[in-house]
Amino acid sequence: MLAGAGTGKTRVLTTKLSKIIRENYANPYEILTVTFTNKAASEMKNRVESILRINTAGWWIGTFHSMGARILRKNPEIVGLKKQFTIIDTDDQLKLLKQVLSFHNIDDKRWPAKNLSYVIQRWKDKGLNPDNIDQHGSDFANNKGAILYETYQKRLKTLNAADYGDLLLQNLNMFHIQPDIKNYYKNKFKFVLVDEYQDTNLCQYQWLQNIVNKNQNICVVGDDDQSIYSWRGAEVKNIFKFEKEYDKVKVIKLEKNYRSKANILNAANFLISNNKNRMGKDLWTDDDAGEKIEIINVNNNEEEATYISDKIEELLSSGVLLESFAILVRASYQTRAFEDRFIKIGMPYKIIGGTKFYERLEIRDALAFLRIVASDYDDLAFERIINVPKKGIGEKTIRSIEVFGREKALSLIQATRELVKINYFSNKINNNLSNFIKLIEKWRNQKTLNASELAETILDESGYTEMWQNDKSVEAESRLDNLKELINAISEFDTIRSFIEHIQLVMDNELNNKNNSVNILTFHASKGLEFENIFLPGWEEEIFPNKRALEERLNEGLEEERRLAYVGITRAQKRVWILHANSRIIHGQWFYSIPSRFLSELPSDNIISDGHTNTDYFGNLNYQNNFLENNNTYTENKNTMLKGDRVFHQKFGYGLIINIENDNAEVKFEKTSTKKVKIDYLIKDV
DNA sequence: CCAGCCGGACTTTTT
DNA sequence: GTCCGGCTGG
Repeated sequence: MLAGAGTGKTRVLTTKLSKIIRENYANPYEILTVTFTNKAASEMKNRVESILRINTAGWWIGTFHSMGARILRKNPEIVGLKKQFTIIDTDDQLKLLKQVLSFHNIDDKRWPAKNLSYVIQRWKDKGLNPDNIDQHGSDFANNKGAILYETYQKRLKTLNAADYGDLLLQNLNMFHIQPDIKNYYKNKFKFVLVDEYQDTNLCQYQWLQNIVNKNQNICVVGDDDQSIYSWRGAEVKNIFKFEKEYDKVKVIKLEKNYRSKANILNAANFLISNNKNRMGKDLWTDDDAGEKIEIINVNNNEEEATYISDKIEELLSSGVLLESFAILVRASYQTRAFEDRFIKIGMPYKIIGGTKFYERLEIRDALAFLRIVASDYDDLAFERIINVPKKGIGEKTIRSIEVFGREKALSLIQATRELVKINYFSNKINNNLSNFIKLIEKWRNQKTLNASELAETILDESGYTEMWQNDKSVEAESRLDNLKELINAISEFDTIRSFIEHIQLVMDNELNNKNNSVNILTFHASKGLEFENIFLPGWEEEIFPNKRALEERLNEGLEEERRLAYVGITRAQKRVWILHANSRIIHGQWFYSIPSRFLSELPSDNIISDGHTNTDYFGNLNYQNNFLENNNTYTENKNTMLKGDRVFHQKFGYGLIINIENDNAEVKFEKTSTKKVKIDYLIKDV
């Protein structure tokens, strides 16, 4: 099903699912429904529950990852994991990779762990194991990528852990090693339903291939124009491949939009038609034209925030609700200016998808305590909290535990136990370690407390709660609140173990539900959501389209940025304001900006501008061709600029370059004074 | 061992 | 503007 924005695809999926059950084509346990986010999955469940009026607990509705985890948990030994394996998050993954790098004597300054994690994740996205990587394809640290990947996987195995990518990749391995298991699921699932199909990566594609039965009852819903996740391995071509992969494929296009006013929809259609690489689809609506999209030019990012808050206040007084507003930004650092402004004027707001609850320092610490109680093998958790609160156990002590552990093939906590027995360390350290081990033992063996009481006890007896109580900093109080919130969350579970398993997959911040506030979110986070009124600030070259996206993938990058613009505009039901500033502070530095090329791609019939926006730049001087289409990079463009050149700048007009340093040129403009501007914004006058 | 200081990096982000 | 990692001196 090719379903455009706002055409009701979730509704189609849930209705189909309900129909299958209601008309007895299959029972609930014979249907697999996969989504990408927990949010989408729970939305799906809620809707089905309200249609059928039955509880969906235990059904196979969930994210790719949670379904993968569920399958993997049944037979982890096939891929070398024990039951109760832990799922590690990005932070732990990074720590592990750093260890791997230092093990192979690779300088992590030159070859950062972060880059390696990216490389490995892309391999996993493609369904590749270490032995599938050809030596020359492992373009990391002089072709050491494959060997590093292999070490990393071995480490994961000894830690009895899987990263997110493994949840699916190990399923593929499992299916390969024991086809019986694959066939079990093939027979089990009579229907497979997939949401947001354009976001699937190769691994997920193959996973589906393995699971779909001979009747090929698979229904996928997607929109190529909303594919915005290529940077994490999504491949739109999976849509095209689908038609070849399965026989008797029926393609259904949903093109009637039920969300947006005609002006908004037309603008979005027009903009996206600039993309060459698309299947082509034209959304229509029988709704009225509505207001035109307003293009607003402001001086700087502070004025941008002020303009938006003023506009919101103005509309509030005419009865529009706070939660009907959303501000969509390209990058998360842009949210700051709005937060500052909203705090200043006391306007309630919420950031959707900001720092996640479970990523906070105090929560990760607390979880490490719980993890070490739940597992004797969780070295990462052990390392994290062995010296929290501070008890004089540093680098050196941990290293010697590690060395001993490696020799005897023991986990850190097991090694510590042995070393404490023989009084290996100084008295002070020995006592501290031994006390900690005894505490863990005590927590593990207790029989009377329920999960949340136990968690509370652990945090108290370990001294962790006290540590924050004694902390006089501003954050300490909110950290304590968060810890209480965590205990509260645990009370819904029977055991610490089941809680840990749950949160490893659901890292969402469910606490951020407050209504009656303005929504601030990134374009990416906005997918699947809708709002009456939408502000789109920061439509300036380099911010949007994002500079690095273009540098990395040239035209493909540009098209994905354009799809982001499309997603952003189509979130709106009634009104859209697009803003661009002449200059702004980014990372503490002032930059002059020129309007985004996307502004010049909006149809003039559907927009209204304050007259200060000059997008001629792109039309007249063919700016895009200048540094994109002939495979010219920014760097090459820079080289063509020399001292003494006569140049044109979109904002300041003509001038002469009097000095060049790095990315900036000092230009004596004819109409104004001498200014420093970015070379990328200059066009040579020829 | 640890607190405090400084220098560099910083797109998007789900699981 | 802010966070994180590395270095240094007590």
